[in-house]
Amino acid sequence: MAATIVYATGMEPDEDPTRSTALWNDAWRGVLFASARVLRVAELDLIEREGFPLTWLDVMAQLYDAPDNGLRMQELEERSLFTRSGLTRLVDRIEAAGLVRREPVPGDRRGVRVVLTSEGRRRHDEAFVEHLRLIEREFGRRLTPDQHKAVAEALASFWHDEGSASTE
Amino acid sequence: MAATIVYATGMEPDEDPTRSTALWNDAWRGVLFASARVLRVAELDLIEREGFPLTWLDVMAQLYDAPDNGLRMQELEERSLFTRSGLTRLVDRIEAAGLVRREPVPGDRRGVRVVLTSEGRRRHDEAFVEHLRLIEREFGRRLTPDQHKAVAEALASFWHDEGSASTE
DNA sequence: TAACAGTCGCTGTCTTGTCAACTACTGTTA
DNA sequence: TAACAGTAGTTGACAAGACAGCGACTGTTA
Repeated sequence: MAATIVYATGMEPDEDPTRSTALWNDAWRGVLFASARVLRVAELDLIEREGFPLTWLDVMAQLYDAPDNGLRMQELEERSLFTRSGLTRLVDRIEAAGLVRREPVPGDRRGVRVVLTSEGRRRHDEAFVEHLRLIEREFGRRLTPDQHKAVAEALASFWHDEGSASTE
Repeated sequence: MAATIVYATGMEPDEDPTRSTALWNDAWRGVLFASARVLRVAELDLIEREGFPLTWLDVMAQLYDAPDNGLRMQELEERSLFTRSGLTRLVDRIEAAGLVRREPVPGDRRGVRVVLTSEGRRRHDEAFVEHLRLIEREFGRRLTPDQHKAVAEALASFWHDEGSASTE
């Protein structure tokens, strides 16, 4: 969450013809800005309200959705955009805050199972509800039902077919 | 570029009714995934091809678009999502690579003007063309013209009205 | 023209994440 | 059952930003 605006300068459409005036330009710019803007607000809101960043909520939500509220590090890695070592550190912090706990995996002494504590579940519920409310306010309300439908359909392929994006 | 999936778990629509089954859910998920996916690919591609990250291209593109290819630190800050100190360091690195140069501002000895070097302009042009090509391949081609139009219209407000997002 | 609040950019220090290398364990092969 | 390639997770060293506070300069006020 830092830069990556590039095309999204303050320029008006067709201002500089050597710049991307392409068909997709405005759509891409919209996607870029919408996600950056909403995420930035969501991050600030969560930190202010709960005292932890979106990355924590992300991990906790993954655990919440998992059977018995637990996952192995490896599974957590697959479900997130973190590297293994990044996750180790992230889980360290959440664990230090008491929202998550590491347990041995029965039958595989190499493994670690990360489990949501009861306090973790409580904080998750609280945070998640508020978070959804915020996304609704910052994103949901700004589009009409028809627009939601159109955007959802147009962009569905980005989360449906896992690997197809970077073919070639 | 790390986490923030949360709702975007591998769950099917309506799988868990306590989870956001709201109207905006799929649209937001699409926006989130599209930007994360495309940006990740773009970052890797740029580093492999040019040896520098998107943040550099971002700064260089801002300078490219500016009069005489130069901007003050302050102006650069306004046009990006960086903090002042973050920019100082970022410009340090780009300058060390010879793509950008710091100059005094005539008439204000506090100020610094950051200018694209000729090498910087050359690398920018090269990188930018390839970057656009990539965005087209990873994003542009995956939508029909009608879909581009619909997405662009639905999300236009996120980059049009600067401050209105978090009015609450 | 002296005082002083405001602006400009940089620096010290901390946080967060990555990469590469490491230890511990597993399961297959001989 | 010894050897050994593969897997799980952690650790050390480093990169990149954020924040708070600094020194240098500006421009207005008295």
